[in-house]
Amino acid sequence: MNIGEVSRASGLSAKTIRYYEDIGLVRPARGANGYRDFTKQDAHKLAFLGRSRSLGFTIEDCRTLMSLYEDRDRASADVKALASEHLDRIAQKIDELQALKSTLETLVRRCQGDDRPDCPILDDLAGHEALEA
Amino acid sequence: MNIGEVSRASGLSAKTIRYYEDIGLVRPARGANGYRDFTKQDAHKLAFLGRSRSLGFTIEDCRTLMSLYEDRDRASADVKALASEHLDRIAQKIDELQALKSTLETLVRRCQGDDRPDCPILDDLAGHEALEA
DNA sequence: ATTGACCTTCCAGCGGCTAGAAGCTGTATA
DNA sequence: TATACAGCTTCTAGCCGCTGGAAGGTCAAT
Repeated sequence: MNIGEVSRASGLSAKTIRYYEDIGLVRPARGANGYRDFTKQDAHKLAFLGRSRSLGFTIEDCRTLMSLYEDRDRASADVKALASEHLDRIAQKIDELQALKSTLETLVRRCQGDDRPDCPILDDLAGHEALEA
Repeated sequence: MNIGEVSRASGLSAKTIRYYEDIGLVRPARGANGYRDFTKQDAHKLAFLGRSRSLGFTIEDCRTLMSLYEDRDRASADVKALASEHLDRIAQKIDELQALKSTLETLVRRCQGDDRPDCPILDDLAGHEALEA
């Protein structure tokens, strides 16, 4: 299986797959012509990585998840802990963004948005804070 | 005003302030000893930048906001448009993260998290999807 | 004279790719 | 057989917004 095929199969770009080889996430064999030759296991691994990344796990998380996945004797608690930590980080990020959002909403709401220069948004950024309701 | 003082005043690290000079966001004068010499305007500018960044605006957004701030004839509509676009991006990011969050919550909930190897999280990542309720 | 805090510049690295150059290989068609 | 063109290879460099560290100059106090 060439890189193009496994790229289509996994949804990852060829560039990304080469990068994953570079950092040791996958180790495809090589054909006589120097081309990478991926097995079905490789393709499966890459799909696993793609799904893990799309859930927002870092590459290092993915490395751990992969090794847990390949360890027949793993404890599911390890996986759950990793996923829970990740979940906490996401929840925290959401909170931060929501705080940002409401600040910005207030600012945007208070700005006339016309052709005159008065602008509460800039006033706030400049530190002339007057930010209630 | 040396960089340390303006750093304390603005809440930005000295490294960050030097970086901002590098990319042309601020242009402090220099003393005879080669030290940067910041005016109050510079300090104010840096505080403006710090607040803009803390609201999640990109450096390029900040550059635009700064120039709008310094333009006495600006239209507040320009500022509002920039802030609104930024708001939309944040809202979209929140939506994405919330989707992630609920997927992860489902997975984590379904995982026993004990010392046995059965793990719905890994099953899902591996593509054995069975993700309802 | 020496300490120690502060300042300078420069180079490298973070994460996770992505873009592009330069060149080889494989296949289909004229 | 020539040629076109897709697809593969490696390599370097860039994205964002800093941050860390090295090597060294400066300043104030002891």
